[in-house]
Amino acid sequence: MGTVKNKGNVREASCQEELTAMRDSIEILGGKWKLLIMRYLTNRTSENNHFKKIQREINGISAKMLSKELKDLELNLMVTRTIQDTRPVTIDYAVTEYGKSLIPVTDILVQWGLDHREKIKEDILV
Amino acid sequence: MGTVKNKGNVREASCQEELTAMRDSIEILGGKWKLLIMRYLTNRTSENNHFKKIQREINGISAKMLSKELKDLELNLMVTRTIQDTRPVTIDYAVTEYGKSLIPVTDILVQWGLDHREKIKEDILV
DNA sequence: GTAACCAGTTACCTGTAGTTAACTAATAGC
DNA sequence: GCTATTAGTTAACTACAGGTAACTGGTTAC
Repeated sequence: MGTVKNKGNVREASCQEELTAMRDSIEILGGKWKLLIMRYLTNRTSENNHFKKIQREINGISAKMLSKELKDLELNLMVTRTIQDTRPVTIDYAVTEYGKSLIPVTDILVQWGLDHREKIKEDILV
Repeated sequence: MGTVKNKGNVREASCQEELTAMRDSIEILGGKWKLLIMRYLTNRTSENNHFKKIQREINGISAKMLSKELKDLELNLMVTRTIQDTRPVTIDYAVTEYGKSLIPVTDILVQWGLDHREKIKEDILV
């Protein structure tokens, strides 16, 4: 970006780019709920996922937050919102093709969470 | 866990476990700075990383936040803190062996951030 | 003695993420 | 008419993440 300091070398430059990329990710995916919602929806692609069902199964999320997060995710083209012709009306939320790009992300966070819990157990025993 | 509802099947149960694991990850790694710090330190394992240097190179972080986040990371056994015998005294921060378990996590967040930026560009052009 | 470097700490403040609870509006069943 | 379901919205609040700026305490160099 523009002028480069003399002491800047390739590794430093690429490091800054990496950090910038990660800032982007954190900004878009950060917070308590977005990745949980995305994970839930990708685990349920074969089913109809309507609002109340999602709220019931993602423990602790309020209607307000779910509504807000789903809007954000829709704006970022991660999920689609479709009105179902049922009575009472239900709204189906589904992961988009682009939303599936988050599968590796949530995969690794799930795995890290599981591993971390194991690690804590071991630390206590030893 | 304990009692399992009748309608609960294996997929649903494992989904809840996945979500719990991801909640753990988000709780420990969440926020604006922790993963950035970890990424920075893993990219600089061959060098001495003292406080001011980290603050200079992670753009925008305040001394207060850096201090707090480093403490948290140390408590979670992700980084070590060693006093260097220099004048003036410097404190070296380094990623632990366990802290390296975050490399795949930050790798994928860096990659997703880069890809997302590309995707946005394409969307604008089309 | 004063300016500059290091590694923080402290106090004060703000913005926003997130919570709770009440409410709208539509439909269906009893 | 009453209750229950759906999908949210709105208001009022809280708590904490994070920002800003001044300050400590030690060392070196001029």
